[in-house]
Amino acid sequence: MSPPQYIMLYNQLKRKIVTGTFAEGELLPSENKLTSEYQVARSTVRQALNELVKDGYINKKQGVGSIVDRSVKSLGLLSFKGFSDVMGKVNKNVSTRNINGPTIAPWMDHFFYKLTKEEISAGCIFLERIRFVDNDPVMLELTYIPNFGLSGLCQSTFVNNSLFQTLNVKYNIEVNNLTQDLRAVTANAKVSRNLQLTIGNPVLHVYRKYFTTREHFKIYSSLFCNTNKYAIGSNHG
Amino acid sequence: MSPPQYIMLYNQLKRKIVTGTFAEGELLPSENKLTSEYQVARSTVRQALNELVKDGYINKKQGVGSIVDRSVKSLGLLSFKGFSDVMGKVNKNVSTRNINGPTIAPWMDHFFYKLTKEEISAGCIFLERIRFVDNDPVMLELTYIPNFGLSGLCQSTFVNNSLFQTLNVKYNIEVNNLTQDLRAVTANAKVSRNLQLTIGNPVLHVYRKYFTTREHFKIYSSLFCNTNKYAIGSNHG
DNA sequence: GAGTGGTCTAGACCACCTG
DNA sequence: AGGTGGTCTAGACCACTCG
Repeated sequence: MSPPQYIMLYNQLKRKIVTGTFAEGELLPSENKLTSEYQVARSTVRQALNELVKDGYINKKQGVGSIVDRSVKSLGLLSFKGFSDVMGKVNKNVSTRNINGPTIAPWMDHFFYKLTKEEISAGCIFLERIRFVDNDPVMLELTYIPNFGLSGLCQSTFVNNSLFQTLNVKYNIEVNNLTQDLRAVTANAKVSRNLQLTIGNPVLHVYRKYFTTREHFKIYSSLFCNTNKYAIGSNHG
Repeated sequence: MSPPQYIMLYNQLKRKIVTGTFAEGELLPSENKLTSEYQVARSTVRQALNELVKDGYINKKQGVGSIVDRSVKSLGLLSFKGFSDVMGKVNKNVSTRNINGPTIAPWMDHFFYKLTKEEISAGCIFLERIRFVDNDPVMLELTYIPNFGLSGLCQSTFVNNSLFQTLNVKYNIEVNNLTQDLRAVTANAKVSRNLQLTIGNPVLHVYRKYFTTREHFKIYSSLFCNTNKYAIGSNHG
C-alpha cells in the first residue's frame, strides 16, 4: 500500500520548501504547471496544496499563486484529549519518546498540587517523555500517577504509545477533565537540553491535574513547551 | 454575487446541526444522498462537509459516514468571560487602567490573524489596557475591533469599565466563543515597562480571536501576562 | 489579455465498515 | 454484499491580479 498521490506530492513539495529549493516568499509552480509536471489531475494537485496550507507551509492568493510562508502554526494542546489524539488530526509526524520510566519513585517533597493521604501512601509512578512534531522536540512532560494498583504499568508497553489509551484499555480508566496553571518561565539546563533550546530561553510551563472516571484517581503532569515554532492553541465555546 | 454552492450547503447543514435537526452522534445523509438531494456534484458536497469538519461540527469515518460531533466545547478561566470574572474568584482587588484609546487607528500591517476585506475596509478601533491585581500589573492587553458602526465607542465610557458589557448593553453584541494561541516570549521594552518587569523576562503571550452573536463580527486581542506571581488557570470539561 | 487560483461537473475505482 | 467515504480524472467556466 503506497500513500495516495496527493500525499506524495505534498511530501515532495514540503521537502523542497524545507530545504530551500522554494524559498520563503517565492511562488510555487502554478497548479497547471504541477499538473503537467507530475502527470496528475488538477484536483490532486489542489489536495496537496491544501494540505500545505493547512500545515502552514504556503498561502494561496487568487490571481497570484501559492506563496511559500512558513509561519508559526498552533496546536490544540490545551485539550485533555492527549497529545497523539490532538496531533493525529494535523497530519504531522508526531512521536513520543520515553526518556524515563514508567517506574516507581517517591513523590517530590513539595508537590505542585496538594496530595491526599491516600495518594501519598499509595506511592508514585513516574514517567518522563518528550513529544516531537516533525522531529522537533516541542514538549517535555513529567507525569506522576498515584499507584492505586497500577504497578503493572511499569512492565507494560503502551497501547499506541499512549498512556491514556493504555489506562483506558487495561484498567478501564478514562480521563474526563483537567485543570491547569500556565506560566512563562526560563528554560533551565534540563529543559533546554531536552527541547534543544538555550538556557534562559522562555518556555511555557503548565501544571496539570487530570480527573478520571475512577473516583479519587487523578493524574498529575508538569509540562514544558517550546513555543518558538508551534503556539499552543485552544478553543472555548 | 451569491456565495458559492458549497458554502450555502455548508450553512444549511450547519443550521440543521445547531438546531438539532441532525442530533449529536447521528449520521448526516451520505455524500451520495446529499448529491442527489441538493443537485450538486459530489465534490461540492465534499467541500461543504470538509468545512464542517474544519469547524468542528462533524467527524468523518470511512465506511461509516459523517457523524455530528460538536463536543469540544469547554468552559474555563482562560475563557471569554473577561478578566474581572476570572479574577473575581481569587478574592483580590482587581482593576483596569485604560492607557490608550478607544480610538480609531489603522490596522497593523501584518495582523496576527487573517482579516476579511470587510474588516479591513471598516477600519480599526484600538484600545490598550493594563490589568492590576492588588496594584500589581499582571496583564497588558491590546484590543482591535473592526469598526462596523461602532465609532460611538470612542466617546463613551464603559459600563462597569468593561468593554464586553458595553458592547452587550449598547449594541446587543455578545461574545460567545474564542480561539487563542499561547506562547512564552521575552518581554520587550514596552511590555516590561508596563508590567514592571526587566527586559528579557519571560512573559506569557496570547493572541485571541473572539466570536460574537453578530455574524462576521470578531474582536482581536494581543495579551502579555506577567506570570511570576499569578499563574493563568483554566478548566476543561 | 494572459495567467492564476476558485468553483463545479460527471464520471470512475478503491479501501473500509457493517450486517 | 452493499453502502460509505477516500482518491482521482479530464474537462469547464469564473473571479481575481497584474503588466
